[in-house]
Amino acid sequence: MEPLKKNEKVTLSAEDWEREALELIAENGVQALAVEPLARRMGITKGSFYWHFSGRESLLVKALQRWEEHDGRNLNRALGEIDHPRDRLVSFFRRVGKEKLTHEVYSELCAAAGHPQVEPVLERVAERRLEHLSAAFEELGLDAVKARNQARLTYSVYLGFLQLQRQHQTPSLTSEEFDAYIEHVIRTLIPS
Amino acid sequence: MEPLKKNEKVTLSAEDWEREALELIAENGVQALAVEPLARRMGITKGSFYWHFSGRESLLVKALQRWEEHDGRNLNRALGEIDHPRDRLVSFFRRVGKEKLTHEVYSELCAAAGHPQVEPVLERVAERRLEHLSAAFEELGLDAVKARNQARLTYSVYLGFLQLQRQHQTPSLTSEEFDAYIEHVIRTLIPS
DNA sequence: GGTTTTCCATACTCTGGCGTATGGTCATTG
DNA sequence: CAATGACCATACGCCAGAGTATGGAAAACC
Repeated sequence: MEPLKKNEKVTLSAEDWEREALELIAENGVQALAVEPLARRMGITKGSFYWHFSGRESLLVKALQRWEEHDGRNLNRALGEIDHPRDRLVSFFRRVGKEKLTHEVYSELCAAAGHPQVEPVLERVAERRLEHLSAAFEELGLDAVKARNQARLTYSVYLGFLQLQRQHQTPSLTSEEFDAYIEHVIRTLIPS
Repeated sequence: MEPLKKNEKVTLSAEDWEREALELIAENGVQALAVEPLARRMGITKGSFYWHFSGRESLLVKALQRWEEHDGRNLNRALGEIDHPRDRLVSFFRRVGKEKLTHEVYSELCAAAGHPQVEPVLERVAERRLEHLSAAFEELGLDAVKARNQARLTYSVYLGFLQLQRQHQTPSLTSEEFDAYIEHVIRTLIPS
């Protein structure tokens, strides 16, 4: 018996709605997350939605929670496996070309920073990442203040790159130009 | 005779609508630009709006045009007055604390990069600024490829800082921490 | 002085979306 | 077998906004 396709599933769960919500956010942004278009995309009516969720806002909150937990686990696993701080910093940049959905959601969340449910998530995620970066720079010998500044500078480069990507003004992630740029960034920001 | 206050003006011009549109975008983002709320803000009805503009989109286009021309003039004036390329690069960062409305509009335009009318404007503005930065780095002795990479890196730092500002995760523009960070950025990115 | 133009107000239709009330179907439980 | 629960569809009311049609007031023009 063939496995059920999405629109052939007997019933949907709250998790199905949350995952689809994240895909919609990745594609069209937070403001595009609306009950009726999401239901149409799921091939079902909003009656089902309102059975699982009290409203649009509670779906958004749960979807953001799911994304944040996934991102946190990935960060810990990806960087936790690397001993040398320099290698951790280098791999931070190399992650841009991986985990496409995570970055696309993050990019759209950045664009919606003024949204009351989105801002605290962005704050926690950025703070966690800045702490990771700051710790790595301190392990490389920078004092706490310089490490913090270098972490903010490094994270700004990452955010700026996401923004230029949204403006379609970055080289393709698989191109030599992109590789050259990443090498340039690494040489400029990470002490050898 | 006292000068007329805004809401006491005899009649409004298209320029009045365009300026108010930019202020609304700076405060609440591109998606908040809507005819009826803007009319209420102007203390008038949308009947006047539709006399001056064919629709919301034509207002947005005109407002973006006004902003882009203003930004281009400012960039040329501010950087055009400075001979030494290093000073031009330094002043690029110091501009962040000035021209509040220009930066606030730009920040919100960045957030709306997916919007069909906004994206080409962002592309032109970023390209113009990248060329300014690239030229300055070449004057400082970098070859064309390195200068371009360093320009992109430098501009990413600026965009990243705007994003962290929107997330309320930057120090105040008047604080010593901000000054220290700017000094750190200058030391790291601009050859002495 | 009458006509035209400029500017704006009012009332209306339409749309997309939020959320609720109600009822139907099928699976589960006792 | 009947009752209950899970899940969903349908119909409805409401809201905010886009845009249009129409008319009024005042200034400008001949």
